[in-house]
Amino acid sequence: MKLEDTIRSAFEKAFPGEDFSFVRVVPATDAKFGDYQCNDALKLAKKFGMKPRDIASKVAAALDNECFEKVEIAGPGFLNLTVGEKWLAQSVAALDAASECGIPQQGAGKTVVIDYSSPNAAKQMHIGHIRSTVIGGALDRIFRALGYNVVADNHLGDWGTQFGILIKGYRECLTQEERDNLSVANLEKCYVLSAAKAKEEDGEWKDACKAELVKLQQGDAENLALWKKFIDISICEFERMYAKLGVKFDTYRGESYYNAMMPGVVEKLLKAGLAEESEGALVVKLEEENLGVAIVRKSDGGYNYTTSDLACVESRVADYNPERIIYVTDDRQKLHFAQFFSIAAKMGYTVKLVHVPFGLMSFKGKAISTREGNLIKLDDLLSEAVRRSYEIVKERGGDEHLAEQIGIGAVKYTDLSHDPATAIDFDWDKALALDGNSGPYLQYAHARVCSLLAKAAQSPAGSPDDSATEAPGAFDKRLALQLLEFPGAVVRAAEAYKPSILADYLYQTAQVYSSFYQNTSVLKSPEPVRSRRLALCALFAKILAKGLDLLGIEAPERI
RNA sequence: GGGGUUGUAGCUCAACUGGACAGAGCGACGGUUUCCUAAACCGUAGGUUGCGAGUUCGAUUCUCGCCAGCCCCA
Repeated sequence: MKLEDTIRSAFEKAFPGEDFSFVRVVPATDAKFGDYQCNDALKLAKKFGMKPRDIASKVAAALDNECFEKVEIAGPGFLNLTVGEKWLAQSVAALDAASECGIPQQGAGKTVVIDYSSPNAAKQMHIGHIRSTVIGGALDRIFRALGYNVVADNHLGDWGTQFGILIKGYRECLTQEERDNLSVANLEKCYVLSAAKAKEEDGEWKDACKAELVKLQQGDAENLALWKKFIDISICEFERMYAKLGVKFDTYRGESYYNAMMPGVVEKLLKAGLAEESEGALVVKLEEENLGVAIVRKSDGGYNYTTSDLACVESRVADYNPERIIYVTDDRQKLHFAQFFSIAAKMGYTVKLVHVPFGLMSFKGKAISTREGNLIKLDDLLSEAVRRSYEIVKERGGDEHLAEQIGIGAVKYTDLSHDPATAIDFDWDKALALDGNSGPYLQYAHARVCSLLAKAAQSPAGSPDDSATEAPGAFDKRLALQLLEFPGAVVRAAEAYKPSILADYLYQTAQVYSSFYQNTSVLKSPEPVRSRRLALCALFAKILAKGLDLLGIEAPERI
């Protein structure tokens, strides 16, 4: 029986007829208090008109003591719980036997669309794209592990004025050879050249770009083919990055995918009486909710993000009927999402819409932009990460592949270990840290336990020793308790949309294991201690590998 | 001007959503390899949680007011 259920039923027995679903059992804040604690007797004092300590003792008296070795009431009314050896052994065995490392399949039968990464086509990805890609990728894996049917959708920036500039630039600023071997780098180059010319005084170039754009929008076959070519090349290049980062999308539905739906959306808004005319534009007023005014059609007839995002919801609901849609974007777009979520709700969409905003990445305190000249390409970052880790790996006889696993794991972990809301100022040394709270620390712990398990398989156990049947030591118990928290950490990470919660759990767990490893001997212990410890080690290895997998970080068996 | 967000050790961040003495990493200082991988482990130092009120048994967390930074909107 789960600990929380045990406590809840004790509450129910002590105070029949009340709802105790809010009651929580959490790990003790300090080992000296026991293993777990429940603080909820304190919350009931006012409601029941009783002293919190009296409530706690009533609950303690009603407690089915099978799980516990000790139950104490401390301080103002904390219920301190120390679990028994038998309960712990059974719980560890149950976790070991559970599928998916005990992660509850609470998403079974539900679909969730996760919209992440979403770079602009015809531009190279840079370090600013890491966050959405890596955080979104981790949420993707976490929700899948919880049993959800996940649709990972890459909402590419694949439409807009830049394509007029690009088409003109492609025709006039590139050599034939560059056109034949078109790459995103070439596209970027011709965009820069063309955009610069568009700023010239006479405006001739600018007009030409605009003409190309209009032709594209009207479906001109030649321009459409070029546009398609640009998109294909971009996706191909992005996928090269995604492969390195261990991210995979189910669909690439960019902005262009929703073009045809826009007039229909506006019509719906008008019909529903949500939109109104204002200075030639069509707007939805949300001032009552303190969300200002959202423009759904500009005075020149063009649409903007609010409209295309509404079209996107319509499309996703029709195609997938998702329980929720999660958007992973930077936090500058908070107002936009609040506006469009509000409008969607008013239009009658019941799908849960969630914005997961993350802090923008800066470099030396400045926003990342071409203008600042601090734009570090994602490809370069990853190469540098691999290069740096190879320097260290090769001394231990590791190869290029291992260097890749470690270097890229380090970059991803640095990002994932921070709360998404935190703005990160990019720093080479921090992003590529290989010690302390880092990806390699976790990988190292994993490699060590794997090596230990491999050795255990080769070396037979020693003879049983009667003197070794004493209770597990403090390190064993600490590790066991820590491992039991894994499913809960995954659930919490999903509920808060913060992979950092899982990252933090894994780091703590690796710390507990490292301490255990250092302070106890496993292989040389007499039976049955040896077997018991090996089982703990095996479970640790399994959980750490699973947890790293959910973060999209590889767990090599040797380092 | 309006709104949002952040402020925690020298630095970078946690703190399971209101719980016990605010914890880690880096950096500093000191210790541990005839022993399962030292990318590790153990210890010491380091704090008025931006400031000031309030709510209550209890506040880093909730409310209000200032201060500072960043972002968004007209």
